[in-house]
Amino acid sequence: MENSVRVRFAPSPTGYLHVGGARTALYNWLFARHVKGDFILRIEDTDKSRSTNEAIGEIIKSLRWLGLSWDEGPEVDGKYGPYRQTERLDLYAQEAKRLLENEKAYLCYCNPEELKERRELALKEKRTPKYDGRCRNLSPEEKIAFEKEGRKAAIRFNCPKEGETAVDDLIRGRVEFKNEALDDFIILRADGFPTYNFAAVMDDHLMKITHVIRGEDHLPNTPKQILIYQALEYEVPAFAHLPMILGSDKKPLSKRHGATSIEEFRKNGYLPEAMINYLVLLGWSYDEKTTLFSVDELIEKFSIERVSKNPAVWDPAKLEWMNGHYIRQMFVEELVDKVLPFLESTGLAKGINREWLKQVVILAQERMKILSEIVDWTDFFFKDVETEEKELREVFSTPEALRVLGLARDKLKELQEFKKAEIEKILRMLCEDMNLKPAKGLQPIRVAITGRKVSLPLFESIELLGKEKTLAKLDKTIETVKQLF
RNA sequence: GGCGCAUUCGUCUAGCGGUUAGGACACCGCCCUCUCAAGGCGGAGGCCACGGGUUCGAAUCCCGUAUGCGCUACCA
Repeated sequence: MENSVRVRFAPSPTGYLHVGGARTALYNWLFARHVKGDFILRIEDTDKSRSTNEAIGEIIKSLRWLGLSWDEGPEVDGKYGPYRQTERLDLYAQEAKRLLENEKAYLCYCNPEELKERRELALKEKRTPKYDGRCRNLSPEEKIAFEKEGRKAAIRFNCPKEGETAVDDLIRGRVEFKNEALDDFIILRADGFPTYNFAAVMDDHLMKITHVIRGEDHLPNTPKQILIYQALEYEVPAFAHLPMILGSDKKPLSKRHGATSIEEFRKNGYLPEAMINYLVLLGWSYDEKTTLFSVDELIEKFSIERVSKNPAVWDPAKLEWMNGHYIRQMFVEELVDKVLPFLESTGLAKGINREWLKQVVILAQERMKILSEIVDWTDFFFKDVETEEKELREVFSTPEALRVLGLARDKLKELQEFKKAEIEKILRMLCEDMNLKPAKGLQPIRVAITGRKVSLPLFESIELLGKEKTLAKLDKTIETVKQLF
């Protein structure tokens, strides 16, 4: 298809994929899938000092985990590659040269230190810091003199000094910028590496990108880029600038606000479905009431027109709730698979029986918000959980409590059918005999079995634990409590 | 400092000239119940940032102000 939509996600590989980047990728991906266009992944690694191969690997891993597949890019290829900017250096140099010849750009021999000095001076004198254009009209002699000094030239874009440049943003509408406020910014560094505004324009053009969907932080860059498009006589794509994601203090989201990378969320037991669903709602809505969407529904329903203009505050609680929702919705077999690595990583659940585990997972499923919580819910099956002394004293503050344990031990020992129904029957009867409400009478048993006041359903847990371990735990707790009082 | 963007319950948001300003998370209460969840029902929570206009009528349109954020790099 010749005129079909092509969008891209273009991260710079300086670290893990953050939730903000993930959302940008998601919106691009949904937009592309919705119209059956192409989604391209491009690596913007022109900052040598900050880019790493590890980061590229991490970003790819996170995108794959989220299920955001790309049609062209690293590990996929396509006919507009390479998809890594450091492998496209000659392309940038070639077009920069063309701009030079057309006098749309010029060589600048000022070095970074000098520029920094002048900028700081301007700031100190309350002037607008801006390149003074001193290299704009250098004579050949002056250039030779600079070269003799050993100076390397960068290439600056010769910005129009009057008129204005308008961005027709799909989300924000028309935004106008006065050209006089623009700087003659550098497009090619002295070392031959392009800068962002130049490389992005060239690649978007060469890769036939039709819609540039990116963070709002790029909105002020857009007039500069449009000017480059025009200077190079490229067709200008459509733009859409997404609102920022902030922390609860309205500051840019950072470590202080908790987990921010997709990888962290994966490790902590979040599901990709939940991440996608939560992320999509951070700046987009379908109607006045729907909050839960499957990926297929999103592909069907997503539209740029309904993206919000406002920055959004990251809310971990809502993500957790949503993750719990998707856990509850899962088939048990699948949940067992997902939960197994978390149990194995504790080293407690070696050689675990899958059918048995399935029964346990059924009990835990509606109680888990994140996968890693499986460990706290089920650890008592694998070891004796030490109960805090304070809690022991509280639960066993009356003599009946200890008597309940003794009786429960005796009754359970005699039980032939160690099944939930039988267990429940005799324990309830026990409570009744002692004139205790079940809520009260079962609590000491719960603590003895699970080590906690809050646990999975007791009778099922006892059955799954088995007679031997159950009796052992009861005995142990009886001893502990006796010593305590 | 200059330029730009934004401003509806604590949070995410619906709303696109006339609504009792709707939903979700979180919070509170009740029901269910062996604890905790889940689920069901209900509640509290918004003078729609502020001030001016326009209009019979403004959360919705316009202009200011304030606040927040972004850009202002040989970062992206």
